[in-house]
Amino acid sequence: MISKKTKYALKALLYLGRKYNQGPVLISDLARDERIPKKFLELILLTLKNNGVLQSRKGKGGGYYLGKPPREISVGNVIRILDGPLAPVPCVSETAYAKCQECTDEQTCGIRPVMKDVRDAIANILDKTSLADMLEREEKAEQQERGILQYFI
Amino acid sequence: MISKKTKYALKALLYLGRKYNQGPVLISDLARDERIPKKFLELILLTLKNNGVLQSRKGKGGGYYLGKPPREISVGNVIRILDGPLAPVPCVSETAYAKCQECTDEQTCGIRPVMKDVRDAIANILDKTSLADMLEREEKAEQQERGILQYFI
DNA sequence: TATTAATCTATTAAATCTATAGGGCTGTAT
DNA sequence: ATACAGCCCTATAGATTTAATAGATTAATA
Repeated sequence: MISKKTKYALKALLYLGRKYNQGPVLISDLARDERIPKKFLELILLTLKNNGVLQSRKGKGGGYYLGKPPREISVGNVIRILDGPLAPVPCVSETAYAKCQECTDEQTCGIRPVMKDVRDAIANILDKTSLADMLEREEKAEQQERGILQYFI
Repeated sequence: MISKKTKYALKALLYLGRKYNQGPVLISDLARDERIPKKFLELILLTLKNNGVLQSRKGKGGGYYLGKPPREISVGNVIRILDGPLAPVPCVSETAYAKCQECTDEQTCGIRPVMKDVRDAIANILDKTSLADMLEREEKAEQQERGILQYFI
């Protein structure tokens, strides 16, 4: 399960993605509109900024905005920044390998190759899906909803 | 990341799988050989038994053993029993659906379809991989290690 | 320089995970 | 009958993670 923190981050990024190239967005506005605890959101946005996903400006007219185009922000990257490695066990992580403490012999472990497959499958999806992809899907779904609504009127 | 509990469970099952059709195994032996805290292991085995994965016999000559052939025990089932649903968000779980609390509109959520893909990819692997598969992989890896050893002698 | 809004440091509250300890009960084999 | 070994319950507790809050500081702008 992904954490609330990461879900908040993704929602915030979608929000900022919708306002891409429209200037900085206030933390307060974002927190209000997406119903995210403001102080908690502060930490999240800061972390994203420190990892190059967001940029910010202080003072009047300041706020947060995407550090790069939505197409270049991958979901995998965001999750890794906030929740850590995607791999179900540390010994198969590509970005943050570590030995499993319970493991005696990594070479002959039967669990490892399965988890490796899982990691690859997850990474394959999340690293290839961008913020832009999610925004497109949202838009399509909204159009469909409006279409259905029209149909009933 | 999967929990220590689940890793212990998988290790225990591999152990019992190696002794399949050789009679019950004592908790104490399993705990010693696989270096799992005994009381903790007790809880794990009991849970697996209550979910039909294991069977047990009391008294002298008793112990735990697989409740069905290794081929019929899937990794996915074991993980679900001990760690809960495989899905990264509750709203895409097939076995334990629940609404995401932060979510306002499931229909237009851009995060959901991505997570649905991830869930399906994970489930596809874990539900199709059995204890037997893991045992085979272990055996092959061990044979290979022995082969390399031979080569050096 | 006053205001604005992000940044930084610290702390708290709650939940979950991991593990340990003890003991009475139940069923099984000898 | 007796010893054995799992069953089941309660309780405890440390560690870690998650979620959230509070207050002081820094930087930018008008």
